[in-house]
Parts: sequence; C-alpha cells; structure tokens
Amino acid sequence: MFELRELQKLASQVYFRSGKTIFSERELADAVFGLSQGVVRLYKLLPDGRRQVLAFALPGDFLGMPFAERHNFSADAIGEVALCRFSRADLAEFIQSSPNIMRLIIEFAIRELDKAQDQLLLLGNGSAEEKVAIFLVNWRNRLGRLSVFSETVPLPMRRQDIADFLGLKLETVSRTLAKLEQKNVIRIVPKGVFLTGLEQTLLVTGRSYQPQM
Amino acid sequence: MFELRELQKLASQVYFRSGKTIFSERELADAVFGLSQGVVRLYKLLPDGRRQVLAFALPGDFLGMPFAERHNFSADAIGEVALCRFSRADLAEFIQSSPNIMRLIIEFAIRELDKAQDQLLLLGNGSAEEKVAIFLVNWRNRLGRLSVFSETVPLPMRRQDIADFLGLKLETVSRTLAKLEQKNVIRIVPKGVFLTGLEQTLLVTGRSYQPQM
DNA sequence: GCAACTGGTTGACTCAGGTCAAGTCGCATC
DNA sequence: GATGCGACTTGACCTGAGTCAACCAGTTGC
Repeated sequence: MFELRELQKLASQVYFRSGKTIFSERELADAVFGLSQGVVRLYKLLPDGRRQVLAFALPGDFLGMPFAERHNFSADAIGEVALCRFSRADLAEFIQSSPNIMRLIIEFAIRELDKAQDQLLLLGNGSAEEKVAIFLVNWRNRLGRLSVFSETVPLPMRRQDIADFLGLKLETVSRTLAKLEQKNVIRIVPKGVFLTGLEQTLLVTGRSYQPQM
Repeated sequence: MFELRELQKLASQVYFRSGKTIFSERELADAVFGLSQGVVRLYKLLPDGRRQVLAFALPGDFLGMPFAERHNFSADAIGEVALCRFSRADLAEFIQSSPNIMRLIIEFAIRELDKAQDQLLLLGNGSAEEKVAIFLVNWRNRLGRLSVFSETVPLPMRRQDIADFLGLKLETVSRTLAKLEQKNVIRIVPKGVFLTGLEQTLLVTGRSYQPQM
C-alpha cells in the first residue's frame, strides 16, 4: 500500500538493550512504535507489585495506540530490540489525511481486542496445563508466520514472564513444562522447547481457543 | 455532534425478550447495535461448554464492531432489551464519509481494549474476594454514571453469569457474597446488593484495578 | 392448593495450584 | 578454576477454590 511507504519516512530507528523499559503505563504517549527486531513484553502492574503480562510483541507488531492520550500499559525489551519510532504529532497529521490508514488502524484495534478476549477465555477457564500448552502452540505459530522456523521453538522470555502472562506462578509453569515433557509432547532445551505432537493433545482434550495470539 | 444525529436516522429499533440471543460468535456481522434499554451479556464459548462472559453491556454501549467481518463473541439479552440496529452497509457508507466518526470509532475500540486488559489483570491476579468486590464496585459506578442511582444496586444477571465473568464457579460467587455480607461491607437483597463501605475495603487491601468497567 | 422448576445457598470433602525452602545449572567475572 | 549470581527446578506442605450433593425460596402452571 502506497501510504505505508510514506509512513516509513516519518520513522526514526531506536534501540533498547535487554530489560530496558520502552515506555510505562500512564505515561504521555508522545510516540508509538513499530517493532522491527526482538521481543517486547507488554504488561500492567498493580500497586502491590503483582503483574499481568498482556502480550509478547514480535517484529511487525505495533506498540501503543495512535489516538490514545497515554499508554495504558508498560513495555520493555526482552533481549536487544530495534524499533521504528513515530512521533505522535507527525502521525496524527499523517493519519488525518488518509481514510485508508484510519481503516487499517480500526482493523488493527479490532484484532487486538479479539486477541485480548481470547486471552480472557484462556485465563478464566484454562487449567495450568491448557494454559501452558496453548501458549506454546500459539507462540510457535506466531514465530512460524515470521518464518523464524526452527525446529526448536525459542523462548526468550523468563519463566516469570510466562507465569505472569498466564496467571500462574513460575513454579507452576516450570512443573507444567516438566509434566508435558513427561508426556512426550515437548522437549525442554536451553532457552526454548521442542514441540512434538502438542497440538494433537489440544485437539484430543477438546479445546480450541482459536490458535492465534 | 452533528454526525451522530444523522446516524440516528439510519437506525431501526429492535426488541428482544429475556434470554434471547441477539447474535452469535462467528456469525456474519450484517449489523451492529447500540443498546438503548436493558442489559446484555457478551460472551465466548468453548466447544466443551465452558463460557467466558466478556462484559455486561448497559444502555449507551455498542455491541459489535463496525469493520469486523464477523462477530467475535455472542450476545444475549438479560431481561427485556431494546436496541438500535444499524445495517452494516448503511453504516460503512456513512462512516467512510466522515473522518470524525472514524476517529470516534478508533477511540471507542481503544477504550474497549483497555477495559479488556484491565479485566485480564483482574482474572490473572485477583482472589475470589477481590474479583467479586471489584465487580460490584465497577458495576455500581457504571450504573451511577447512567444515573440509575438507587441505593441498592440491582444485579439483573444470574450468579452463573457473574461467575463466568470473573473466572469463578457460581458456588464461589455465592459464598464470596455471603462472606462480604458477614464483613458488613454489603447487604444481599433480592435481585441486588446494597453497598456499604466496599470501596474502603478495596483501598485498605491496596488494590486499585482502575475502577471502571 | 400443590407439583415442578429455576435460581440461589450451604455444607463436607477434594485437589490443583500456591507457598516456602532447598537445590542445581549455566555463565559471567576475577 | 573458584566464586558469585540469576534463572530454573524440585520437593514437602498448605489452602483457596472447585466438586458434589442436599436444601431452600420464589414462580409458574395445573
């Protein structure tokens, strides 16, 4: 699409080292970002320190919403990260000029909403095993779509991140992975897993939370 | 806003009796609705019958997203319901003509996304008591904003609906309400509750999941 | 009035997942 | 190659919420 080319011109590249915060919840959203390299964790915090990871962003994903006054979640880098930064002012001007872009943004927001709702379904109804299994399959599929298609699926995030994403404790994530390995549907390797027949398990158990993240 | 008046002309009023389904997940979204009277439950189902209630819609809320091909959740009436029905074709045409409306839709979608993310935070990290307490306070606040401001807060939905909304079982909801009554922060009355010092409880316990639903 | 239902409550018991506390493994750094 | 550290695993135990079942209160229909 023509407009997207134009949009590129507005971007400036920025880089973040592992663990650095890109932006924080409630902060004024003076820019939004397109992720070009690496993985980003999006999350909300409670005053007492409890955390909910909302999503893991991959290259191609957007961080932050145009038209949102303030960020409503925090984002930080998992490993080294490269981003395209769009200043809010530039972006607003650009968007106003193009109904096509408007429409893309709406469709993007709808997709995000749908993903959040699928996640609600999973958090509200899933057992630990279902949660972990579905997380792994979805993650693999997303990486697959980016053709980061290695046999062994990398898991750059920490166990704690997965736990906070799934509403579990890190010990439970660890134990559940061990259980899945026992069942011979995965193999745990350093910094990743190797999936063998996990989706079959999901089908058999009768769940299908719409494999997409 | 001028455009909103115009929009009214496109609407046709429709009515649903208690329990009736307005639309179902995956169904072609040939129309979207504005809720004018009553309460609607929005939910997703799993093949094995488990259900996640995503939200309870109140008058003024929109059901269904313009630009979404298909509904990505189901909706049915809790009690008698009156809706403004907008056909997809009419609406699309109307929207294209007005960037103002586009912008409103984007902002609406962003708000919905934010609400869904707050709900993720609650489902992932809350105890049964927190979930129920926060649900009651949020519900009261929403009704308050509609100036349906009675001292006793009506709860037109069933315990099962609340349970499916909060990722609990109906017995747990029932017990938790009983416990809150014991603590003298609510009083249970037929088809509703009476809140007395519940928000204080929330502040004391240190949680503030952004009181809004 | 009484039967049949539906929605809600309550009790007794179970168990998945949380908690706490040792370990282990990998990997920097000196 | 010792040492320290952060990420992860594993075990023993505990508990909050789920399960199963009985019971109660309104409502509807005959």
